[in-house]
Amino acid sequence: MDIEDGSAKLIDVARLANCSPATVSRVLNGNPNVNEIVRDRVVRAARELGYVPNGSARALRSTRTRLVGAIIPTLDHAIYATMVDALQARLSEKDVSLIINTSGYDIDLEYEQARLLVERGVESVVLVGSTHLPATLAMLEQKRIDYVYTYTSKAMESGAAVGFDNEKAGRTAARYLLDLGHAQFGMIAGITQDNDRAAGRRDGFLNELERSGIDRATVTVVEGAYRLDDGRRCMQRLMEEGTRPTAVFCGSDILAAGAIKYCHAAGIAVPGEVSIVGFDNLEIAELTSPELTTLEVPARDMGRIAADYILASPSQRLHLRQRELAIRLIVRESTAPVGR
Amino acid sequence: MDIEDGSAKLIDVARLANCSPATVSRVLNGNPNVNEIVRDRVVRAARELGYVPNGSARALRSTRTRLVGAIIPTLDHAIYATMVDALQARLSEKDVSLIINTSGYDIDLEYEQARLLVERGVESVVLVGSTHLPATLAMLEQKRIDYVYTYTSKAMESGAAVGFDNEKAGRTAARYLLDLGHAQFGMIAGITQDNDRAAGRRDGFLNELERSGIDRATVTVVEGAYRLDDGRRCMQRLMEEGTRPTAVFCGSDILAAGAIKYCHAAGIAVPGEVSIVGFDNLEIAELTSPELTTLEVPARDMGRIAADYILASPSQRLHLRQRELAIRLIVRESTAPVGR
DNA sequence: AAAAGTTGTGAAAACGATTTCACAAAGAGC
DNA sequence: GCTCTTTGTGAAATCGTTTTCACAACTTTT
Repeated sequence: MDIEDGSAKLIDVARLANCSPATVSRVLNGNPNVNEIVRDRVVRAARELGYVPNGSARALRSTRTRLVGAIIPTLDHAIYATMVDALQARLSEKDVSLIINTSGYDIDLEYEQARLLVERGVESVVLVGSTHLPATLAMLEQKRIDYVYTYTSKAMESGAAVGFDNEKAGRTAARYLLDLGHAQFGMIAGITQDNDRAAGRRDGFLNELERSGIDRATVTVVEGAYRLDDGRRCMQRLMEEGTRPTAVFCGSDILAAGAIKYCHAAGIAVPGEVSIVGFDNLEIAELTSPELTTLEVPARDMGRIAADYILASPSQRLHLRQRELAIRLIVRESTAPVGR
Repeated sequence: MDIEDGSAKLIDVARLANCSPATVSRVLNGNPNVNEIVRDRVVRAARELGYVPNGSARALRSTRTRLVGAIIPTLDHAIYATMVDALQARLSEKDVSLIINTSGYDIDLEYEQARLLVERGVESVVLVGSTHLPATLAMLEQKRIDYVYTYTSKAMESGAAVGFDNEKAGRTAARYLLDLGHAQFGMIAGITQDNDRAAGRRDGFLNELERSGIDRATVTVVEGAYRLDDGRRCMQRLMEEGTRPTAVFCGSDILAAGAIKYCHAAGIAVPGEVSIVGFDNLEIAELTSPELTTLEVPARDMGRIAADYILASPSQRLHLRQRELAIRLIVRESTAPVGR
């Protein structure tokens, strides 16, 4: 019976299988140079004892933890939760475990969490965006832990990146609205402090408008947290202050959904009086009325591809260091030609 | 400078601080019996070398990993992502790291993941629901790893539970709809196989109806995965087969949102012709038109309280072993008295 | 002033695996 | 039949901490 008191150790398996600990280790690690008969005895003994290796001992001796860390802003936003879901799923296929930490968009907290991850011996770290404390990256580099940026495709000296170009995405939104004939714009951006993605989208949007002769000063930009009521509040400000925009680009579907709700409550027709474009293409984009036109962020792909990079051998990695994924515009019902 | 090649080890700190490794260890672990002057030298030396302890070695010797595992069905559903977010936030306040695994509602896969977690040396495991392979629980018990059930409050011999009574929640939905005068019911349940929560809600709903004289045979129950289009599809079946229900209870807000979308497309008035009740009170419940009446699941509280249990000392735990949280009915616009 | 605690410290063992090295036995090449 | 690999195995060292034990130097009690 395996009602052992202290859990069985490798040496117990060795004893039962009548061989040395070294041999047991070899069997457990798939070393081919073990006689089949012995191998079988070991496997049987391990099963009988309900043996589970001690990961700490293994990690200590072999210097391989098969542990990966991820530091994301929050899991409360589907765009990150989905990425992590895909990341974890892929990693666990190869028996790599994922430690996850949320920073709440705070890069100082992120540093502390990175430190803890280093202490735990993670072999790679997945980060979101490219805004980080220099100390964070320095620490990772000093400990030879490689890291992957996600949600950004910005080039960098070290580390890998799998994501998309936020600036280009912002330009795409602008281009689309310009092509619909709009000339009066507003934007509800995410909080841009310490957030390169939110800032990139805003800048891309404004740059493209400017390139088409729209005076930057005429486009009001307000910032809100990624919450429904912030979207509502921000939309109210946009519609009540100065000249009303006929097209509004939101840095997130959540903000856009809030904006639509505000319009609904205030009796402003969408897209009749104002067109609204979101960002992310979350499930909620299909639930608003009208359904939301938005830019699709490949969250699941990012997670999977980041995992592939992490699992790749050093030589394979060279090809994978930078991966820009496409952003697709999903046209639904919340946008229309101006003054239709 | 700390451009050390191999990372500094505890013994290097000891050398630099001119003391023994034992003393360094004492300082690092806050042992009070260390002279202040020496303590200071150690702290300074550690900082200078950029010393980060080796968690594996520490764990191996001390038999404490400060690691917790969670196995949840998916992160792609806000109800779980939010719980994990709260769980992680609370754990990390105490420098406890969380390894997360998704099982995709597959209890065999869950077993494999539990095994890996045991190997990693997690000190506690957070599970969802009460349906698990006996082998999974046996393994955890044998290794003296305590576990916490979430999303359920069912009593069990061992382990703790923080959650709510799904059966009672189902009865609450039934009661509410009965009180509105409805007499013809339908239900869109989640997949009930290996899912005690989905089954519990369904059973509670049916039991309460029966108690009020509704023949079980007259209420059609269809099952769908927690996806918008399954909600749509299920609602269609409900409305096209046999006698139409005037009230439908959905096992999840996602299913309910899909159901509402179907009605919208099919020209069925909600709540005019059919009342719809959801479950979870996700953010999307405010986005449907009409807004969704639903039962609020305290996802965030569950995560936080589960963490509190895990962080509690064995003596404190006794009081915390079973915690039933309240389920609130949130009345919005998708329900109305029958034949209003 | 002797006995009985405190404090502060270091030497060495221990945690449970993997890895290196050595070596025997068996098969291959001449 | 004799060397040269190849194959299979075990003894012992090792990974980087924490912990136990011993002990010296002071305090406090009696």
